[in-house]
Amino acid sequence: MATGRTHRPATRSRGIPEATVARLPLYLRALTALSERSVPTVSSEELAAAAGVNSAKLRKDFSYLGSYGTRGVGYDVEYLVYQISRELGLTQDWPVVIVGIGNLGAALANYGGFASRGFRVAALIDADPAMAGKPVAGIPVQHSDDLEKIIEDNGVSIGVIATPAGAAQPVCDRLVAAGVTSILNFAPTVLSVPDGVDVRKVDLSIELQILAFHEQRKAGEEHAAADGGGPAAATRTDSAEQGPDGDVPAVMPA
Amino acid sequence: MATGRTHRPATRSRGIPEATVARLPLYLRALTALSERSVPTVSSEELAAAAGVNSAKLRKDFSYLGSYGTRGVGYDVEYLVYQISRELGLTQDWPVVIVGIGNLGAALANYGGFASRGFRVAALIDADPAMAGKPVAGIPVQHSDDLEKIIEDNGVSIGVIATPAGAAQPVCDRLVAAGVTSILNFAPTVLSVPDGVDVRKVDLSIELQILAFHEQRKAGEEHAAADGGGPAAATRTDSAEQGPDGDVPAVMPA
DNA sequence: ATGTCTTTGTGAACGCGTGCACAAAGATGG
DNA sequence: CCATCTTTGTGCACGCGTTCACAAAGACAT
Repeated sequence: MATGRTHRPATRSRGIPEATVARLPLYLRALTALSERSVPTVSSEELAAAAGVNSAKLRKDFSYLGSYGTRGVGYDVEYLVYQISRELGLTQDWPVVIVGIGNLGAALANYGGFASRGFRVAALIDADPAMAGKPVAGIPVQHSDDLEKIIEDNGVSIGVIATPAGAAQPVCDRLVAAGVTSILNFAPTVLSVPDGVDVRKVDLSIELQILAFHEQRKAGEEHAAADGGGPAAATRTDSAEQGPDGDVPAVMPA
Repeated sequence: MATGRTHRPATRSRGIPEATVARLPLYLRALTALSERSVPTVSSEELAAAAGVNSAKLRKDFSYLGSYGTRGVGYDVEYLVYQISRELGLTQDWPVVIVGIGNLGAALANYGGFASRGFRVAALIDADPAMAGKPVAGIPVQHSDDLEKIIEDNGVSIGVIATPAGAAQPVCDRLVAAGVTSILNFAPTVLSVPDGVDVRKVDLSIELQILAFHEQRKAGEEHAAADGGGPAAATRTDSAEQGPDGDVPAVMPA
């Protein structure tokens, strides 16, 4: 789900379907776990189970990258980790700036998943002068007056917006003007950007509303068909088959 | 966008496509803004622009809810706000618990978008005894020993998991056993749940990796076709057409 | 009451993504 | 060297979602 998903309609990036790209990080995470346990090879069936997807889907996804498997054996874990990392562009360093150091911005700054994947928090930026200089997650917050200079000096191309909704578009405009071409937006607003700039949106409020919809539906069915076992029965299913993808979710005031 | 996306394959909830459900909150937000400006009616074209979607798609989405528009005029803003709210189940109160009060959990607890949409933080739960009793966002943190009792006493059906990856599955199991049937998961793990339980995943790490992929592709094309205007040119596009869906995104250590 | 103009609601075509099912490839054992 | 068994890679069909394009519906003016 998330809100994000479905990038530029009908435009495969280098032949790799968007849906596949969105799953590669999932595979990578599962593979990394296997790698840490020193597992040498893995079958599509096993890896698919670990990632929570269909094995045929996984094989087709990998087929877009090339033929990295060995029939009768499976996939070489280390090799696959490298190939996917390379494909995702994680073998290089990506400096990232976070704009808006409120509760969420601070949480993101402290987020451990950055460094482990080639992402580096180059700077924290906030509009509040009182925040300037104060260290968050070991990094001193800088004032937004210097936004352009910070972007340029650090060669930042990925920006994270964690400001209130009202400030998001102006901040976005400044980021783009300064050279940022990818934006992860946590503010509950639709951002307008020029062609060539990618935006992904994370909106908690939307995710909760989608859950509420299904929750209400369940409650309704319970009354209608007052039989056939309660909701907390049945066999285990993999949750990864559910949450969209994508789509795309968030974490700021609505 | 994002990661989520695509719930229970091929199962329309009451005839409303999942993709439509995922957009309803988007429309609702745009409509709420119009309502606050006392705009009486809005055309599909205008509303679509505000929500960042295609107008035909919006009309088709609304057609699943019923015929709430007036030809030649448009849609009544207030009426539509009510209909969508009702459809999403936002006219009732949804008590929510947040488990794992780290940086992210605290950010979520302080999140303003809850109350405004019928969501109420019923409790904050953490495994650290040192956290117990300490107030976060005005709500005292409770120890996870009491998780089951808290769920039952408050009639909670929606749980938010903001724990480290390792604790997510056990916490999930306990939530489900206690009666929770919808889970918003911020931990970077694939959760296994019984049938009838909905899980949506928000994974920041995945979102960033998807951005990195496109960023790398842009950089590659720049070298290949060293012409045709830089990346920061062209006309403005609406970003909502991009971020998945769906897909589904996150905010915890990988 | 009639005509014009705006905007909805939807039929139909298209494209992407998914999953089945199987042939080809290679490992492994005798 | 051959047979067998495992697992990949993919052709194919199906279904959902998107978009176009237009007829029907209603407002509004005359």
